[in-house]
Amino acid sequence: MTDKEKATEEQIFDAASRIFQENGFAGARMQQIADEANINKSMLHYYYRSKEKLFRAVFQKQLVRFFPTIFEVLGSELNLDKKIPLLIDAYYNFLQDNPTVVQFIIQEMNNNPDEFRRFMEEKNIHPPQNFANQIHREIKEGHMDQVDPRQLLISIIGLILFPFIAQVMVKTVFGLEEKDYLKFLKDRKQFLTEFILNAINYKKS
Amino acid sequence: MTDKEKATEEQIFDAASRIFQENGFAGARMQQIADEANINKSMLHYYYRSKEKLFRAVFQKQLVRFFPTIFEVLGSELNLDKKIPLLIDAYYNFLQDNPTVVQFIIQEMNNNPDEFRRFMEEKNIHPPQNFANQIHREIKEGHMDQVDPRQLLISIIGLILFPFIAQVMVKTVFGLEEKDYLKFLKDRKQFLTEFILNAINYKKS
DNA sequence: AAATAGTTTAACCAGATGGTTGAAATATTG
DNA sequence: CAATATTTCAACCATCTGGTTAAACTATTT
Repeated sequence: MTDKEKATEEQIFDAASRIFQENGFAGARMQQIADEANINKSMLHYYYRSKEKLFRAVFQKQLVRFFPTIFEVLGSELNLDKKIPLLIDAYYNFLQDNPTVVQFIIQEMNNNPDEFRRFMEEKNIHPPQNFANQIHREIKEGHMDQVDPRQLLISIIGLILFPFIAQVMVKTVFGLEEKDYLKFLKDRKQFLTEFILNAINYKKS
Repeated sequence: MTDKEKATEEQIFDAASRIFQENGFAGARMQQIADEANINKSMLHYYYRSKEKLFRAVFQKQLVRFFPTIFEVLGSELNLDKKIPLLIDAYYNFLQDNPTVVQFIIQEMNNNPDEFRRFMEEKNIHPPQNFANQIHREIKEGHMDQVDPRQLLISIIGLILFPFIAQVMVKTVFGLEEKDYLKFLKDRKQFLTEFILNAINYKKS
């Protein structure tokens, strides 16, 4: 009964994803995960030998969902005025469905810098050199001001991610209910493209 | 012996700050804090009745150091082209001395949204309405494009904080050693003002 | 200097936590 | 369908964790 098997293992994995994301590694309890998955605690150890291994499985899966996407779009051949809205769109769609995943990744990335490093090496995920080249090309072609591609990259990603990372701050400081916050995010999609392209003085070719 | 008393209590508080910032609430151990402070574990309970109360003391102190500063500068009467470099400067100075504090605040803010809300109410810290007014004024005066002040605010803060929040990501993706990372931060101070003022098409008055 | 109050410590405790075990239930195979 | 392998479970265990206690030590007051 491979179906049932998969079901159980998946159930555990999904439950673990939720619990780890909510509480981080240290805050999560194995019993809590078992309850969430509606199974006995020893099943966790049967399928994933330890808390750490279960956590790693979850963490890696999220990393895989998170980084390749960003770098794929970033490395594409589109000009910036096309690429940026695409990137924003891709990320907002993903993040609105997984609003806690950024916090989780960043938190655990900082707690396990070495594992993150290993992950990036193993999966052969490189900083998109294409992106830097493209920026230099577009600068030469007179589309935009001279900027350090790394500074630009971090700025773009920061602008996209920050409202998700600081969700509680945004809501609290502006006094937003959930639906107001969602509206804020939706508005931001429009806002960001213009903001970024202006910032580098981008001229359409 | 009030000096010694204060010394012990302070020692505990400082040790707790370090340990909580490194490990978060759930990841921190009372014994670890006691060791870090070079005192017996029961002293922790003598001065601060429980882990939670000790944590709250630390968390609140960091919130007090963090938010009023930002809002003070934001609420000042300077025009944006003066205010933004000032804000960046104030924050970079603070953050470079306390590089883990942002992660800590954001993480625990998300874990205890209610406590954060209570804090903002108790300390009477409001979203700087001045800031919104100022933006609207400067728009009317033709200094800059039409933008939503809230989007702008979140963008500015995000641009400043993100490299600290995602420290490990920045270092790993760009392959930076500590000193390269510090250089990156230093460069960013210069980069950001121009980036932001361009983004809103700011014209000096 | 005796009495009082405040500070520090070692030893201890109950409950929680990650993890184990061995047997029962279920599915797979010959 | 009997033998074998896999899956599930309740009960259990060693360790760790936050927290307590009672006694020793130190400082302050009278």
